[in-house]
Amino acid sequence: MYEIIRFMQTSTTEDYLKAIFKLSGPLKKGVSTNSIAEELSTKASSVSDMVKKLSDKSLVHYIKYQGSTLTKEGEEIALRVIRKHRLWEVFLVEKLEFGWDEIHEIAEQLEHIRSSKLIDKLDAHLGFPKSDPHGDPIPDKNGLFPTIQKLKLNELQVGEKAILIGVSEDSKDFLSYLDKIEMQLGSSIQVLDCFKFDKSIKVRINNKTELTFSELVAKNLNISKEN
Amino acid sequence: MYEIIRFMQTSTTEDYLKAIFKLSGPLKKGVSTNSIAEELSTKASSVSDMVKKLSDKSLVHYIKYQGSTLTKEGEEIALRVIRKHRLWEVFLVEKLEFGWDEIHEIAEQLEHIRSSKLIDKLDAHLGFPKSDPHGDPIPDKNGLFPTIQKLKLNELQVGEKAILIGVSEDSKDFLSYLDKIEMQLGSSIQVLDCFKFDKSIKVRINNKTELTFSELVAKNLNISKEN
DNA sequence: GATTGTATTTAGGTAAGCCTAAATTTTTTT
DNA sequence: AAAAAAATTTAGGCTTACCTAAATACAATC
Repeated sequence: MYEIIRFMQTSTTEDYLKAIFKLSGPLKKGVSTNSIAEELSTKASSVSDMVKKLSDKSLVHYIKYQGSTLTKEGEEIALRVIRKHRLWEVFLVEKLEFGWDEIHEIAEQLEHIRSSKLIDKLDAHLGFPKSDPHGDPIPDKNGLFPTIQKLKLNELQVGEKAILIGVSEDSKDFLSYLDKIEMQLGSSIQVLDCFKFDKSIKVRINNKTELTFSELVAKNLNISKEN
Repeated sequence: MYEIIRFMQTSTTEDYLKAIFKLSGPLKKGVSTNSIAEELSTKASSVSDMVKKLSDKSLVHYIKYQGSTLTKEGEEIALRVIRKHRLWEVFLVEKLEFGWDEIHEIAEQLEHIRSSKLIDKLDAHLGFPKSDPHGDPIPDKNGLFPTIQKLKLNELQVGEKAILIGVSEDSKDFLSYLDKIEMQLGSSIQVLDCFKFDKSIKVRINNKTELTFSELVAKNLNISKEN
């Protein structure tokens, strides 16, 4: 019982840890108080308060005027929240047929549901997906990211083949365009040609349709190389 | 925007309204401060505080020393929460294969997720169930309870499906028999066949086990038709 | 009708997280 | 290196929802 209480976090705490994880980036740089405030739509003074408390709980390493980083324990919690968020996003799109643009806000709530059994069962129910509808990788039970290299379509060479795993831009217009050309998550894309003058690329989709993407479109398509 | 904020409730508020709804019973009797405190595992003084605030928000009708009842608006919110709770319970059992005894605590959290679109899509995904795994009816979008007709198992036709909502006989022997065959309140029962010579019936339980009930057993099982 | 016991409310306090305004530290500019 | 600007922290308050202890109202008994 003592253990359970010790590890139980408020959803605000989880939001802070997630924000710091996100802002630290892959190099785990110290995160400024202001940037956390902006990320969470709150004030710097509130963040100052809070990181001090998180520091007392050994979730954040914080030195006055020098920013914050996560401790090992803080990072573990952040990764669990991210895992939950992304699995729920998969659920919302795959099972409840939500659009990619509608899921974030709901997943922000669902990510705080506390039950490791629930999340493992959800994972199984979804077939242990490796990435969410935006193409972002889903950490496993132990907080390890699957080694999916997330690429943009414009980073592929002519001749290479890949699978659509997400989009960076999710405006209505863009999504309905994808819908029209019958591109879904999992669609295969082969690069047939690349036009240097405007960096547009010619592709074949699902081994059927051939068409041309502008650089802007290509940049918004997250793909994973087929192998 | 003003409207949205006006109708948004904290999860504590929702817990109080749900508790008062439950304790009022079908006759909508006034609910004592002490009983609310017990239901919510809190202290009477906290409840006094809170019902006063809920009264200010026109969610509860409260007169000092005379208990609390829900206003129309309060009841609407309570019914929405109950709807969400019960739909999530169905989800947990039907889709994630939780046992009926594990779901309450998780549903207590899920019931506070705010998104009417989510709950309607969940409802559709589950096939618009009329009752939860405990046999309790699920209010529809407008807060109306479906009129579930209570039947005995021996009144079903071959092919029909139902949910166990109670027993007529509750001897130790009978209950431990039910336990042994893994029948609980909320278990689903499908009638596969009926043998005229002794009126025994062959059934499938929880979409898994097949077995045969004598007429005596069937008569003691109260069920509600699934539709 | 006075007394006792129970239910309920009030009074005063706490913790979490937020806020504004003022003070302080760091960084940038001159 | 000093002054100005920006970032950060501190101080003092607010709200929600909880608590304990004390006061009050209601109900039951004699």
